[in-house]
Amino acid sequence: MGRHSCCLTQKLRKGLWSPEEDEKLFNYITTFGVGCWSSVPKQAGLQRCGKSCRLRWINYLRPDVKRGMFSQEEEDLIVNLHQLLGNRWAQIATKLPGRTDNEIKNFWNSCIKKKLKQQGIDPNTHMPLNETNESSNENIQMNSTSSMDIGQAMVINSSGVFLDGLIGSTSTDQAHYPDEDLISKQVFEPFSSFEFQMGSDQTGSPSILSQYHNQQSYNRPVLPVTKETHQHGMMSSSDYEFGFSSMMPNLAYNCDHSNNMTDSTTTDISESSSSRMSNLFLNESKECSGSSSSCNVLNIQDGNELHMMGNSMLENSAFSWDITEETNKLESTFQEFQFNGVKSEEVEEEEEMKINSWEVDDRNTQQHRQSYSSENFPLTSLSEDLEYFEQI
DNA sequence: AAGGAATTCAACCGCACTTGT
DNA sequence: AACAAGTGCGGTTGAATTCCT
Repeated sequence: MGRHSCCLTQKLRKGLWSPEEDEKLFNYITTFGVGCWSSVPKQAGLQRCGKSCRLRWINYLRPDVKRGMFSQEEEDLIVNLHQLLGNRWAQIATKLPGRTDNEIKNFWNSCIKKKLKQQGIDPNTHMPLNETNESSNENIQMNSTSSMDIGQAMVINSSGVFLDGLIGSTSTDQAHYPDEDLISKQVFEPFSSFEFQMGSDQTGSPSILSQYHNQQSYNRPVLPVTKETHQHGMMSSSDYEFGFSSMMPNLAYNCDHSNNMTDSTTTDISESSSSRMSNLFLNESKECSGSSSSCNVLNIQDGNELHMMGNSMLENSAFSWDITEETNKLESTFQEFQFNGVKSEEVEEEEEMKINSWEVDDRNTQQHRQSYSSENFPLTSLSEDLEYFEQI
C-alpha cells in the first residue's frame, strides 16, 4: 500500500528533511550504494521509511540532480514531450538530464500549464481551447461508455494522426480503454509526432509548439524580477547551503537563470549542476559539464532510449507497436537527421572518466542507475536539436 | 507594517507493477 | 498459482514563501 510496511512498525519522522538527516542519508548511499531501500533507514540511522529515503535521494540528494530554473530549451522539450507522452513524468524526466519527475511535474503544474492556458492552449490536449472542446465532444460521442479523462494523453492512429483524449492519462487507467480494437490500431509513429510538433499538423494549422514558442518570445525579453522569475530556485543560495563538512554536496540553488532575465536563451545547465557539488565531486562534475548539458541527455541514436520508451509504452498499453520495427524506423530516421547521439571521442573519454568516478561504485547494484548513467546519455545540445527540427 | 491571498515545491499517499518465495 | 515484500509512478497536500492590498 502507500505507506511502506516498515512505516507501520516504527515511529517514523515525516515532513521536511533536516540537514542532519540529509547528511546521514547521503553519506550512507555514497558509501554503500543503493540497495534495498527498506533497510536504508535502519542502517543509516534514520527515523524515516525507506520510501521516503528513496524519494529524498532521487529528488534532492543525488549528485547529478540539477536545480534552478528550467531553461527555455528544457521548457520547450517538456511541452513537446508532454504532447507526446501525456502525464508520464518519469518518462519525460528521462529526457531532461538532471531533472526529476517531481520537479518537472511541479514545473508543469505551476508554470507551463498557466502559460499554455494564457495562450489559449489546452494543456491536456495541446490543442487550442476551442478546438479542444470540439474534439473532446467528438471523443465523448465516440467513447460514450468510457469514464476516462478526456485529453490526458496523445495517441497516434495508424495513419500517424494525433487523436487526443482517447486514452487515460496514466498507466493506471488501462481499464478505461474504450475499445480494444481501436487501441490496437493505435500505432506509435514518432515521426508523425515531429511533423505535428515542428511544422504543421495534417490540417495545416500551425503546431502548438510553434505557437507556444512564438508566445514565449514575446514574454521573454527582460523580465522584471517577479515571482515568475524567481520561482524554481531563484532563492538565496545561502538558504540552501547546509555547509556539511562531509561528502555531502552543497545543495545550494544556483541562480544562474539569467537566461530568463535577458534576451539570451542559452543556459549552461551543467554549471548549475556542478555548482552544487561538493569538493569531492566538483572536478568530475566540471568534466561532465564541459561536455555540455550534464551527463545524461537523450540518446536516440543507439536506440536504448527508444527501446525503453517502447517497452514502457507497451507496459502502459498506451501505444501499440512493433518495437523492433518501429525502433529501426526511428533509428534510421534519427540517423538521417543526426538527431542527438553524436558521440565524439572526447565525450567518450569523459564518459569513461565519469564511469570511473563515484557512479561506478554501485552501478552493478542498481537497476535504476541506468536512468542517469552517462553511458546511456550521449551529450548533445537540446537547443541545437530543437532548432534543427524547427528548421526542418 | 500587517495580514490575507496566491504560489511554489518537497513530501506524502495510494495504487500498480515487479520480484522473490 | 498465490502471496508478500519491495519499488516506481502520478496525484495530491500543506508548509513555506512571496505577492498584494
